[in-house]
Amino acid sequence: MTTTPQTPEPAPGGQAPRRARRADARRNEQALLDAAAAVFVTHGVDAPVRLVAAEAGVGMGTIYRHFPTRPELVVAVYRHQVEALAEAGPALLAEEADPGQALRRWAAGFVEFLVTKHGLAGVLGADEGAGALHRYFVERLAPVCDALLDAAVGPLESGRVPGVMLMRGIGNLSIGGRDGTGYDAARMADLLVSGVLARGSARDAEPGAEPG
Amino acid sequence: MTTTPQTPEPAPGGQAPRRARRADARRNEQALLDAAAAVFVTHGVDAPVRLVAAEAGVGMGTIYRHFPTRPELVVAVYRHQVEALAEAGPALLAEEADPGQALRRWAAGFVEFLVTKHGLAGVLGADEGAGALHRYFVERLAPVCDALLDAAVGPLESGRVPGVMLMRGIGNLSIGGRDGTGYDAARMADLLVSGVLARGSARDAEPGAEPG
DNA sequence: AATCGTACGGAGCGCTGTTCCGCTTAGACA
DNA sequence: TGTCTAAGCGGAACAGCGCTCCGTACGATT
Repeated sequence: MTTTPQTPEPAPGGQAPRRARRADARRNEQALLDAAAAVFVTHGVDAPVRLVAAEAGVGMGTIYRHFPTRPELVVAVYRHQVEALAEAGPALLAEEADPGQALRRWAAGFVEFLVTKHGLAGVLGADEGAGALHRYFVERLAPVCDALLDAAVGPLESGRVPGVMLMRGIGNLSIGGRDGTGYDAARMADLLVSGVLARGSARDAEPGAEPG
Repeated sequence: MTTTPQTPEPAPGGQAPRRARRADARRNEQALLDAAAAVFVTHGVDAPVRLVAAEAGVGMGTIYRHFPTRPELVVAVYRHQVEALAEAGPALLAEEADPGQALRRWAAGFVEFLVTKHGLAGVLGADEGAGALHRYFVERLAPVCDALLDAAVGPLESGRVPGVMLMRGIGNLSIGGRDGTGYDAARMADLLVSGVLARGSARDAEPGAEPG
């Protein structure tokens, strides 16, 4: 469970690879990712940064140079799982006759991912300030979700809900999906998708007014 | 905006009202409630406790004797609004021909309440540990929600979603409902209700399997 | 007026994420 | 192989959080 793939090495960003990174730097980054993955499993995604540093056997300075902010560490740890989710979208669309069913299954996978990583959903739903994580999830997954929605309920122009918004909704629904209470995030997400499927394109909206 | 109704005075809990509370105690509790209401408006529900204490002109000890934990203060501040929501349930059921529409409107009111009190939704969705708030919301509102669901999609026995769960779902959907992003909590909640209405009783479930 | 215990104030504790800076050492070059 | 430099490291320190503790003040009762 300790191996965390991560992009192999290069991709130096801009254009001129100034100089190769030092060996210990690369070693520490990997140690950090492994440690974080392990700690997140036992203590949840909200585990203190210090704990991850200790587990990896490095100092605070080191962890913050490699991952300038907590969410960025989280993103790095789960990057390959997000990738799998992104690739699952087109795949489901191809293998499933009913695109609505494809969307259903993709949503279920998204929930499963968020819910098993205890606390991840909360991080996703956090306000824009969190930055990196939110942005990465959205940029990588939103187009996939939009494609599924296009196939299932029609183009964005017809008034259907945007993919980002559905993702955010599912993310929110997944918060606390596996605490003792009987709350079933997967079921709620599926009901939300049902709603989207049922009145996907803009028709009779009339959301109602507040009572009190 | 400074008046916070709250139960007038008595309701001493158990059975024997040992002794009347001291005048300054009652005065401070009210000051605290007013201060909290004001601070929550300007700084959101996540405002530091110290800020509320300062605004009320009392010390930390005082605030924590009256409201042993942060969520309990929040509950007290919004208690009358919760009450209004509870009373709105039966009222909507009576005035609306279609019970589904009644449920829709009640849900809209719930979202409106959670979203305008910035950060309240997050507190509601917090894990069981939060205690008081979660419990109060559930105990007071869940029966109302269940009644609406009974009328709209049938009895619990037929396999429909429990009221508590729908409330929790709506609560989660309301998180971050009014930050800059285009996320529309009210719309998502309405879609969720649509899903509940559409496949309310247990029929073809098959939520789908995870892709990755 | 004297008493007594309820209620008060706020310093302080333990926890968090994050920053800062002096020291270490990998690795290029001679 | 020795030297030198800057990339990289460790961890003390900071600010901000919820919450506790305890000596002190004062409202109510006699």
